[in-house]
Amino acid sequence: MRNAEFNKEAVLRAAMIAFMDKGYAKTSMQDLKAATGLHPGSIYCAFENKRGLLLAALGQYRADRAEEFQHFFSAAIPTLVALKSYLDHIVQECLSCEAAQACLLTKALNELAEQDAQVQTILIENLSSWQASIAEVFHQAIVDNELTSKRSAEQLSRFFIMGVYGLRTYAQTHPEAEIMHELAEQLFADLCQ
Amino acid sequence: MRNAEFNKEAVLRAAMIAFMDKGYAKTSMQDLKAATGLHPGSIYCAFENKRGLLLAALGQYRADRAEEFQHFFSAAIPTLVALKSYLDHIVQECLSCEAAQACLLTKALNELAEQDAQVQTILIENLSSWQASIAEVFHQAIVDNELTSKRSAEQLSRFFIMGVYGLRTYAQTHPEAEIMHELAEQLFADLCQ
DNA sequence: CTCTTTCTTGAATATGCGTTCAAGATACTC
DNA sequence: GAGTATCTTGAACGCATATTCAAGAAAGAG
Repeated sequence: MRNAEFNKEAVLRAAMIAFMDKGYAKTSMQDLKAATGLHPGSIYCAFENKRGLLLAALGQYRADRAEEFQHFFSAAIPTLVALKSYLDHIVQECLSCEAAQACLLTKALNELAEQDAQVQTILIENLSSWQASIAEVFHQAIVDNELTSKRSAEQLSRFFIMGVYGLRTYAQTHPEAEIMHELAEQLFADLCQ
Repeated sequence: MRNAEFNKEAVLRAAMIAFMDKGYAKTSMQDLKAATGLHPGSIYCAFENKRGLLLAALGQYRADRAEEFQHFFSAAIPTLVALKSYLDHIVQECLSCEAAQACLLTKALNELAEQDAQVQTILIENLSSWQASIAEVFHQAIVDNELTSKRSAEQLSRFFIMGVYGLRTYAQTHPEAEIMHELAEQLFADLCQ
């Protein structure tokens, strides 16, 4: 017997960053070897192939994002305050210069969804579960009388997510802190009526 | 002497669609040959290489989009009415099943901007000029007293464009007419106060 | 009609890619 | 400590790709 030497989570996070940096197609096995420290053979043994590594990385990404979400909404603070700091956090992420500035889900959605039905299914499932979590947040805000809107929690969650998608793309053309924060504040204001 | 046989505009539009369909990296020269009807040699003679064809296609895309824009805003109708029908047109485009449902600019932005500085510059220039056109529209609406907002025309134009980016991405996960139209109407309502 | 210039063709080239596999290394079991 | 099962290694393979180029085709000039 012999156990695997590498740390699976660390490898998947490194792969995530590599895929976000160059996109799936342009990330070669050499890039992945350099990023993860794993030789091609090990990658094929552990994940079957390059696409398998992407799928595993998507799973890790989902888990990491879910944990991040919990961190913002588990504290005992007003729901809308938590939502605003969550949005600000996303803006900060867009403005950072790291490769992780992108969202792996939307990046993969743009590059692969139309060509790979399984990837598309996974991405839609992930993004839908994110939307459901955001809808719960709005529902809580309504129940707590923090928010009185003509729009339902579901409508608000859709608009919020559309806004975040828009912010992410906008940051790629004008990554200026002032403009990005202004957009985020307009979005938040419109959501809170 | 001998003139070229192919129609340059038609070739560039075919290339545009091919690139939108599969993305830049996954579109092979064989795909481009099939799409444009031009043999590899001709493509290299006319556009230098695959990247040159993309750059030329981006130029054609810009021209086509500018013409489309003129079509919506040159008629003698209230500015906000024109803007709403322009937005509805974009939603329709997102919902269509054709390969042209995507926006070549945002698709290239996602795939190439981080890796190719020249492409990035061209894309930012194109998208900025689009934003400037939208800002003019809002300025006109304000001047004509169609719209009274605390926000400037520039702020409104940025929010509008962020919204369109968001709609485009959202359509890739939930391409349902009802939801898309609802989002567009929420966006438009928020812009008009 | 003929010559010349230019465009078109598609097979050939070289490169880089994802993938495989057999040899070597390592850690656990008894 | 020997044996064994599993993991790791990296060179080798076949394939697909972007690009080139020399031969052939076509259109205009005189």
